[in-house]
Amino acid sequence: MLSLSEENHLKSIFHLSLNSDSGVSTNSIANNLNTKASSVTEMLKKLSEKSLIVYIKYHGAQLTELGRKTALKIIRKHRLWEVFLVEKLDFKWDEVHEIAEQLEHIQSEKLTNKLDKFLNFPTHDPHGDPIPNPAGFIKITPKLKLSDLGIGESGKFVGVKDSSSAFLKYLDKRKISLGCNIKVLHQEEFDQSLHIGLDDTNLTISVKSASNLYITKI
Amino acid sequence: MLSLSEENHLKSIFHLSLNSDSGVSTNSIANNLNTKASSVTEMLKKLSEKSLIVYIKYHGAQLTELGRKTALKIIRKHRLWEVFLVEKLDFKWDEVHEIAEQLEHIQSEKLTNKLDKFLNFPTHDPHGDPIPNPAGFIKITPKLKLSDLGIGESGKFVGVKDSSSAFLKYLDKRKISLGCNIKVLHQEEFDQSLHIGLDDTNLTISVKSASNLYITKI
DNA sequence: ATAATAATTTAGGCAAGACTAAATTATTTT
DNA sequence: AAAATAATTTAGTCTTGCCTAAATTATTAT
Repeated sequence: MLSLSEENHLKSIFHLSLNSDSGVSTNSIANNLNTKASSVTEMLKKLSEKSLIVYIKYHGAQLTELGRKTALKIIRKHRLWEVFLVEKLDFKWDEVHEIAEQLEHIQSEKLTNKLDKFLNFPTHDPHGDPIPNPAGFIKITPKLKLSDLGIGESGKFVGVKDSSSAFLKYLDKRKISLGCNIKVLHQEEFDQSLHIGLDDTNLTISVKSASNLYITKI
Repeated sequence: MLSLSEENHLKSIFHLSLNSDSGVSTNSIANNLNTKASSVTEMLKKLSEKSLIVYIKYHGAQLTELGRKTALKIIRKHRLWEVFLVEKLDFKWDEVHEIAEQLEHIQSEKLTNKLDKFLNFPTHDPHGDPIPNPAGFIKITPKLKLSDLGIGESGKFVGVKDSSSAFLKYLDKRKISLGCNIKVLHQEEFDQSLHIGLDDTNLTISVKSASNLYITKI
C-alpha cells in the first residue's frame, strides 16, 4: 500500500514523462507538486527501493513497468471520478479536478470497477483524456494541436492540454466544447492568432489557446 | 482544516458519547480507534485547543457544539456515501463501511450536497441510521430494541446496533431486511431466545441478536 | 481509610514527510 | 578547458501521529 505522497509522486512522474523521453528531473517534480527538490530526492529513493522507478542520482527518474501501471491505476480512478462528477452530479468540467485529486486515492478495486460499470464504461474523461483499463493499460495516441493544423483544415476538438479552470471557462464562454468541429480559416500574420469556424459561428483565438486544444483531423 | 486523525477522533467521541452521558474515556477512544491511550491523550489536548471538545485531565472528553457539528458533518458524508454505494453501485450493506470510512474524509461541501441531491435526499443509510442535514443537525430518537418488545407485540425493523459484516450477513441469510415487520411470538424460558414471525415465515433468534435489532413499535 | 488495582498522563523515542542551508555534481558560458 | 551557474543531493531540523515505559491520579476492594 502506497502513501498519499508516494502516489502523488508517481502520478507526477508519469505526467512529466509524457513530455520528455529521458528521465524526469527532480526539480520538475518538485515544481509540479509544489514541494522542494530535497523532498523529492528522498521520495525518489523510496520509490526506487520499491521498484516503482529507476532512479539514477543527478539524472532523474523513470517509471518501471510496475510504476507505470500503478500510476495509471490512480489516473484511472481520477478520470472515472471526474466523469461521475460531471455526468451524475452536474459539476462543470472546470470544477472537478481538485475533488478528483482526493477521490483518486480511495482504495478499493471493487469500487473503481463498479463505478466504471455505473458510468457505462466511459472511454474518456470530461477533458478528453483517455481512461486506462482496470489493468492500467492505456493507448497513448500522439496528440495533434489545433495550432498544428494548416489553413483550410478541419478537426474535431477532443481534449485540452492545460485544463486549468481559467482556460476551461474561457472555452465555455466561447462555446468551444468537447466534440465540436473546428475549421482553421485564416491566420493573422501579425500575432499568429487563428480565425476559426465553429459549427455555426466564427471567432479568433490566440496561438497560445490554439496550442492548448487537442484535435483529431477530419 | 482537520487532519484525518483529528476527524477520526471526533467521530469516535461522538459515537461513544451516545452510550454514556458523562465524558468519553481515553481508553474507550483508544480501543475504538485501535490506538493507544497515550496517543489519544495527545489528540484530546489538540482537539481541546481547537475548541472541538472540552477535555478535563483524567476525566475524558465531551464534544462542544462546534465539535458535535463537525463530527456530524463527517457522519453525514459517511452515510450519504453508504447510500450511494448500495443504491447506485449495488454493494451489499455489509460491504460499504470500510469504503465509506475513506470517502467520509473527502473535503467539498458542494460535492456532499450534490451527492445528497443525486441520491434524492435520503433520510437514512443502509443500516437504518439517520443522515444529518448539511448544517450537522440530526434528530436523535431513543432506540427500541427487538429484545425490549413484549410477547405478542410487533415492530418494524429500522436499524442495526452492531453493523459488523458477520451480523449483517446473518440477517441476510435469515431474510431479515430493513423495513420488514417482526412480531414476537414466544420466548424460550431456557435461553431467552425469541420465536418471531416475519412477513411470511417464523424463526428463532438469540437474545444477543434481538438486542442488536432496532425496532419501531407498530 | 488505606491498600491494591486500574486508568490516565507524561516523558522520551521513532518514522514519514516536509523544510533550509551547505555541499556536491552537471551544465553552460566564456 | 576552466570558470560560473544551475541542478541535485546531503545533513540536520521540524511537525504530526504514533509508540513504550514510567509516573501520576482515580477507583475499587478490604
